[in-house]
Amino acid sequence: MRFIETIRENIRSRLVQALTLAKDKGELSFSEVPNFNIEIPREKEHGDFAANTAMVMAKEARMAPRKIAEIILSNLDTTGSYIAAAEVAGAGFINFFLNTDWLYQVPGAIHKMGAGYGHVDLGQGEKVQVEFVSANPTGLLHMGNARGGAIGDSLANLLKAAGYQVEKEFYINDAGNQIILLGKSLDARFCQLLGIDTVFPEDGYHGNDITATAKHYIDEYGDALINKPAPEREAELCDYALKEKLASIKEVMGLYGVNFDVWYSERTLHDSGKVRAAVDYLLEKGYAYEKDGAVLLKAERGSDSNEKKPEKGEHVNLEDKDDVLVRANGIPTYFAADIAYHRDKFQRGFDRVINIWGADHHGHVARMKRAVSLFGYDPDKLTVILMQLVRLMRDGEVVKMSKRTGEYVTLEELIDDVGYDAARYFFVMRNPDSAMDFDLNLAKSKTSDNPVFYVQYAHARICSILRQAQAKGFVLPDFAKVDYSVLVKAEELALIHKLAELPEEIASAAESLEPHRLCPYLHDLASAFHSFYRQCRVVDGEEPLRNARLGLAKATAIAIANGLGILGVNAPEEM
RNA sequence: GCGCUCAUAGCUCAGCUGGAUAGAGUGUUUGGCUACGAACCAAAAGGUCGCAGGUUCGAGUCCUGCUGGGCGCACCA
Repeated sequence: MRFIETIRENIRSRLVQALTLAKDKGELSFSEVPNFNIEIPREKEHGDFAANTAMVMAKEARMAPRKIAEIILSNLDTTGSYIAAAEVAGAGFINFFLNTDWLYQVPGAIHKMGAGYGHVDLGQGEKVQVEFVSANPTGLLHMGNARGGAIGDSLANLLKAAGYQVEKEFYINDAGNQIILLGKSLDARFCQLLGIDTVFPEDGYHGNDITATAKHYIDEYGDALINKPAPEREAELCDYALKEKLASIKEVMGLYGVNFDVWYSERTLHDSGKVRAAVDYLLEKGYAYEKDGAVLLKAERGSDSNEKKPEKGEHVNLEDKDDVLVRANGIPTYFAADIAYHRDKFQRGFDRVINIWGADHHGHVARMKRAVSLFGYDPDKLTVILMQLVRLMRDGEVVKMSKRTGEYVTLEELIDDVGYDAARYFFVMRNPDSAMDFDLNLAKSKTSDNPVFYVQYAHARICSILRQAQAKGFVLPDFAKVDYSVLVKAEELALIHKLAELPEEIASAAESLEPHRLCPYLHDLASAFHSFYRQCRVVDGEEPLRNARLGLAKATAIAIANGLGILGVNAPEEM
């Protein structure tokens, strides 16, 4: 039930009606009804809604906006609507003031819908895939994964609430050079643990977790593997590590409240021939060509050769460069696998594919979209949300994080330090576009500065109030059927109004793929409740008012729980 | 050098497709618990929205240039 949207559309159609009437009477001249906005003004004195109709048509109508607004108003029929007054204001706005009748349906409706309140049908069952985290199984989960996990999971929840059919996917990078390197690193640790002096690979993974994995293997299978040739040892250890790493990633993601629907292995892309098939397709279509045994994807501008191999660090314009799909040694690149992966996503029937990537991959976006279009899919159906990197701060200094050096704070440690709810809320509340600093000292201090507590506190308070009411022997009525029109104080009406906005907040956040927009809303909602609570006695008082206020409080708890639920944050009954 | 991105209160950040007097939190100052949870409420102070142009009825928001951060430019992933 979109209360506000319904009223907005009602006002819109009445305005259009007024315009047409004015045109028929010859008071206004225009060819087509203009595209105008009806927005909710920031200032209360400007009414509940404001239309810019007169301003946008001033030029064509060759008339002052205020004059046009006057004409529209004189033709406006407000009978049978919630409109109590309408007036011309400012540069030519038409401001609408509603009577409060519409508010009284809201709390009852919320009780009727319960956990479904706030949900809208924007997506109409459209199939969407959200792929996120997709952390390399060569190390532990870090802050970047934490940010991606919070954003991705909330986005998936948000889209579900907005009527989309959503699948959450984790892409397992279990192939390629890094996996070979993982094997070498493991083998070196394995040998070292068995007392054999071994040189650790220069670019190897230095993390303690790699040593731990090697040790686990020895604990489980002994040292027999040492007699096998190195490549065999590396492969065996690598398989073992992948299994262990993946189990650990799943476990920590679970602790973080993120449960993926699909874990998609890069290896299966290669083994099933999908990578080869994608490359062959591009060759057949003439989008790619062979050179010295390698396969290259032609650059967008159509250059068909790469005479000069760019050296590392040399500055090359990406658009002019042909991308390598298969190396001269016959091994496909990450890019080729990723192309095949995205082709596969669309072949699986998703109407829309959303990826959440770290900003360090932004150079990859344009060519991936192009690749999608080469396979005949609409590149606009692929959306890549880039999130800027997380900088970890300790004692005012940046903590360098690197899998290479093995020095980083893990997601698991973070959850231990700051708690599940704070971690989730902290990461999702920020716009992905901006780089964020995560202050470890602040996080570890466990102060209640975190805004998530403010919202949760409101929920816990309401639960407490309801417990109080029952303890005092009041029988709670069916809140869906209570008469809420006894609520007339400003704080009560403001709270109901805020409650009515939830569906719009979900709709607009889903439309722009920005779950973080729910955070300021939830804060405002909690604030409206706290003000109401300060001003109005809830539990005592006379029967009709008491039930209405209890129902209003409970409706607020429902809305908060639904909103927090989308963000993956708990709504505690006590805290 | 080319490209992406960011710049809003002392600090951390919102600001929805351009709308009227730019908002929260935190910090500072000041009031409020012998009534339902003070992890709360009420109020004050705090701004040339990085700089300069442009587009129009109207710009924090769109365009151009500049300054300053972050990131990317491999037969790595």
